[in-house]
Amino acid sequence: MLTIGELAAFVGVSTRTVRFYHSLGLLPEPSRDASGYRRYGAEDVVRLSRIVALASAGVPLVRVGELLEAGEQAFADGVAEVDADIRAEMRRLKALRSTLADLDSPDRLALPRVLADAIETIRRAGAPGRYVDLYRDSWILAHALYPAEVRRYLERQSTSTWSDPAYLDLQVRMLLLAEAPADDPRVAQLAADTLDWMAGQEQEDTLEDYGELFSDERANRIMTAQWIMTPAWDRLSELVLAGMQERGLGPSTPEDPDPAQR
Amino acid sequence: MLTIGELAAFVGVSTRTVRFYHSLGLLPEPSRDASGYRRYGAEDVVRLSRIVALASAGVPLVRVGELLEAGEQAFADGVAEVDADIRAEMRRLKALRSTLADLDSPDRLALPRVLADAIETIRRAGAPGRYVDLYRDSWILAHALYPAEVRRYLERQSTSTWSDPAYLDLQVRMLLLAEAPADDPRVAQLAADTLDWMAGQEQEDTLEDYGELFSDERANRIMTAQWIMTPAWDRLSELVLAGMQERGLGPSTPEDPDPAQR
DNA sequence: GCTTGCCTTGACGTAGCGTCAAGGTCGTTG
DNA sequence: CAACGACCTTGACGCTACGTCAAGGCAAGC
Repeated sequence: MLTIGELAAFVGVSTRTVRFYHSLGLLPEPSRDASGYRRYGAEDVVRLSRIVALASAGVPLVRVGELLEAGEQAFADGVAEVDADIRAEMRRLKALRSTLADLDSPDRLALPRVLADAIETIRRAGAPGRYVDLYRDSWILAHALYPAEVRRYLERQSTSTWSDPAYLDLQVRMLLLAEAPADDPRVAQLAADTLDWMAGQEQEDTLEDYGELFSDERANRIMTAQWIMTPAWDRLSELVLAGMQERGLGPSTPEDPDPAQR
Repeated sequence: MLTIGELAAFVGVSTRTVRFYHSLGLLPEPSRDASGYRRYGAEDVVRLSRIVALASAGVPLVRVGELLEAGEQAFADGVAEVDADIRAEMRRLKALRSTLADLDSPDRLALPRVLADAIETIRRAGAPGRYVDLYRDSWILAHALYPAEVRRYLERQSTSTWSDPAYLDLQVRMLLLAEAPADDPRVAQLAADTLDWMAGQEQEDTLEDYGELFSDERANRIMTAQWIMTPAWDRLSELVLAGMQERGLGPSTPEDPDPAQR
């Protein structure tokens, strides 16, 4: 017969744990020897092994008790359920590992992949870091508030826009003009190129989607609270808006049409 | 800017959790709006996402705080460590699944596979269940007390003995004689066959190993406390012992030589 | 005989939140 | 404009599954 320490060591738990299971009624109190020590038999080894296996699978102890008292069929069903939970947990851990791999990158951590990739490209193309950060932050807030909408928006145009080098180049040039004066000749040039790019786009609902997404009053406050307007961008915005109306492009709403300029 | 509920929903935790992280200093208290509500920015989204990822990987929150305050290199090292822990956890879960599969079988749960298989064979061959159970229980106790020794003993002779159909057949016949009278002719026959089988064995250290394993005083008390001697087995034991000395077989110690007869 | 280690019961401590309680506020709806 | 439900605030207590002393008795080896 085994002492509590020998039993505990064999199944890989502490003596405190065994006594705790006694107090819960999970494991019956065994008989005592002359000096009052608990003495365990093979049956206890088996029962404790079962408890420990289930507990280490994360099954709440109350549930473990239920399972051990249940009939053969109910027990088997319960164990099958536990097994399914473990498989789910393994999938969760697998997904978690890929999240951990992105833990040092704020973009990948809080944004859909398409956007994170686009922002990284923009950053690497030489756009000023401080403004790229602000740009990213506004997207993070938008995504946090309207995950479904942002995702839907991105899905519809991921290939046409956010991975289009031409579009990303326009963004970079815009960000580079952050601290330029409003009458910098590059502003006018960028406005013209932006309009050209828009004209080349097949689907004009791109802009409408954007308008729909940010027609919300609160969303606008969020974006503008993060985003800073500079003289050059104000001018750029004016020029693009004017050009669009001239060419009959863009949304019918009076919303600011160019994502690049929020 | 986000309210606490919006923030919590986005990263997939409760508002209570966010406030708890504030109280631990993991996430800085953000500024409040006019009515005293907390308002969160993109930075908070990123930081909370990091905390939640690490916490859901099982990292203690104190350690999470250390990691977030640490330098880039220390952070990367810490995350790598966490990743290794996750891989270890996945291996643990995989092993646990196979344990769960054996949860309904006391033998496989508490005994090395070789023994469990042998006992199952013996049981299926028609040995009386009650005595097979006692037989198994004594092995479980022995294994619980001396896991390393039992394992070593089994490794040395697993192929030669415990998977030898002839040996297992002797065990079955022995168990079938549990309630037979001492002068049952099958007892003498079994003794003779047992001696023949022993003579056919190449390595006689099989028996010596067994003697070594159970030369311990306490071990003997354990085995005999579980195991019940019947008239037929007493007689069988006598016959085999006498035969062995006659043929000069077995261990030199005065130990009971046949595992089947404990 | 003395030390070292295991056993006994009992009580308090811990992590990571969940869950009221008792209010104030926001946004929509009648 | 009043009311309603859904949010926000702080505070405090509860929960699970044990860990960790505390204070003492017993066992086994030198």
